[in-house]
Amino acid sequence: MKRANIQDVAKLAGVSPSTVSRALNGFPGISERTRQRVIEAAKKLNYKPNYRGQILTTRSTKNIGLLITDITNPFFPELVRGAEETASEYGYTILLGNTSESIEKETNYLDFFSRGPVDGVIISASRIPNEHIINLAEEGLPIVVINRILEHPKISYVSTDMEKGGYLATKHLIELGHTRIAFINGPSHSEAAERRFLGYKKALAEFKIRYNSNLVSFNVPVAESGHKETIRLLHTKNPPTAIFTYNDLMAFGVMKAVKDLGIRIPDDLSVVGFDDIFFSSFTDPPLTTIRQPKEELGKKAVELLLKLMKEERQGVLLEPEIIIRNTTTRR
Amino acid sequence: MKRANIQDVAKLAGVSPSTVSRALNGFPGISERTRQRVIEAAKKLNYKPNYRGQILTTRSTKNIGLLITDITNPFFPELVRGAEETASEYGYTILLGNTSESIEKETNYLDFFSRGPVDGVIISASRIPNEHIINLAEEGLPIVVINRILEHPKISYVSTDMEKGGYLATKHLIELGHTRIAFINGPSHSEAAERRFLGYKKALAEFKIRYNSNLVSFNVPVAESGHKETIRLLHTKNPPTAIFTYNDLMAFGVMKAVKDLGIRIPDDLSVVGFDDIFFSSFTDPPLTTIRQPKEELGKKAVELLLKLMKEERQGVLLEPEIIIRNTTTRR
DNA sequence: CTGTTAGCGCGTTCAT
DNA sequence: ATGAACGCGCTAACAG
Repeated sequence: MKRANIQDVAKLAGVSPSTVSRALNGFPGISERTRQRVIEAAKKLNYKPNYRGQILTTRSTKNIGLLITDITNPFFPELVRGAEETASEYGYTILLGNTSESIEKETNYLDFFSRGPVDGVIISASRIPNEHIINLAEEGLPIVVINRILEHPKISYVSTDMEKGGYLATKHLIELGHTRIAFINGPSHSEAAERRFLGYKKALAEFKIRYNSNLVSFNVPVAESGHKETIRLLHTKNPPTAIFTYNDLMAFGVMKAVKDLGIRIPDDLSVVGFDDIFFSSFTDPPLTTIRQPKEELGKKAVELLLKLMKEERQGVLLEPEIIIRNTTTRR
Repeated sequence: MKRANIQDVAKLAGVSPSTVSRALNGFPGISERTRQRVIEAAKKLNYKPNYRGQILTTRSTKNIGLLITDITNPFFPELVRGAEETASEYGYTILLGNTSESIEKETNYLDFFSRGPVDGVIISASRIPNEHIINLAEEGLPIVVINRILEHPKISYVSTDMEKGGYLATKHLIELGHTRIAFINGPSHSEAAERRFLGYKKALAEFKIRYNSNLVSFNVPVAESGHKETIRLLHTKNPPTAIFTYNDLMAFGVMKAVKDLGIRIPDDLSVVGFDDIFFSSFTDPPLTTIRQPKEELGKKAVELLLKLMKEERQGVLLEPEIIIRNTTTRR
């Protein structure tokens, strides 16, 4: 049994295809009687308007492309959910691209998205160069970037205020009496890492603590890096009394290393993470961290994209928040 | 500057649209010279075939719909990644539907998917009734279900062998000398919960331990349930010496409750989870659990779907594996 | 209020 | 080897 199309319904209801379209899409200027007749015929044939024909004429897919680097990175699921729920409220569906940190896949996805399967794109991936994004935007594809501050008349962005996040973490440690504060940072090519670093230095300067480059390193943002770097730091002649990490995963690595070394947290060493992923409240002890409003980032990105489709461009910065748990204490 | 279409390229290259199509899609029966001319013209105009027109004629979207309940449930990201990577290998893109456990959203997504935006659907969501899935399959939509054993000539499935998982966990505890083994199970309406329960009882029977219904409960599968249920269990007159939970999240809840009560794991109480999510190796102590091959489930589902599109139907069961860490010990 | 016509952008005949 | 004509399924514009 073949799927019924608009013509089949038209024939059965004894009207023309356009009348069927009008009836089913709730347009005015049609008698209630024929509308009912059409609806009945449609139901009888189990008719569903074909998406492929529909998007060709209406020029809208009601889809949004969402590009992320890695869904198994616990930062993303909440972001995706925020985006998905908001999109769904407005009748849109999310088309998810997981790029596995591969710049080639990112490019492929973007080219695919630019060929028409979506009405707009949200990018929360770090490798793709701004120029490429700008090119596509100038070709007419609505684009919103997440956690990247990109000032361009055709592009909107929403980002956590990373600098403020770095500042908050460092200031918290300083106020607890720490002065030797290590920063196990993320990749040096990342804008987020750079901005958090700025905040770190700003807090140091504000409290007149001399910046010491030996306490700062740039790393792949995984737990293992936190582990390795902690062991190195704690074996220097003048080890830090506090460690601030680029993300929570790396803080877990720190905590694991410390446990191996028989050092106690927070008594011997204070630790502050970044992101506040779900599991951070379950560690032992629970992790003090800087919360990114992840769900809000996804939600806001969708809203900005919808606005951008109506030519309203905007850039917004979201506030991070320090979540004080039990990995930090007075020196 | 408007986006170029096939006609623009044809005009610039001085040929007809059909020749452009042939040239760009690598068809034979065209002179190398004109092919080059077309390719050049296309490049000059930055031509990309329009997806919306393309799918209408080719009748293939190269998209796969993937329906899951909640991306923030740590079980799903790895599954999604497995699916995404495999799909991408075959030139397909994943269209993700996150249903937030809402049956209405599941239905909406499925109806949407059945209208043509995808070539097939993978369902890893528990609320939707089998009948609805069967209806869509019989209308011609290729469907693969995950973790649901659905025998139907038009539907393929891939599932972890849940019964074996429940059996493995229980047997492990029995062999450590435990006889009062509680099972904090998931929702009673879930097929997965039911099958794990079967395995639990099978192990008990095999070792001639009397089944005690007071030690079994059905719960919403979140950490909080594990917490609450543990407190209840430990306050009974004859408390269990071991607890098996429906998933790792619930095991975390158990561990938290136990810590609050001043009881030690594994010395006073053994705990086994289910899933082996990423964080389970980071808990204190690291969690003993039953591993589901999550990435493999996603990968296999895509492969099955591709086969199903060629009319090859199949059902496959994947082996769970017990991961023994430090929350279980001899009684 | 309703039907006819045209066109979205492509791939695919069928001629030549 | 190439071009003309057609159709995928739908909605929008125009007539009546």
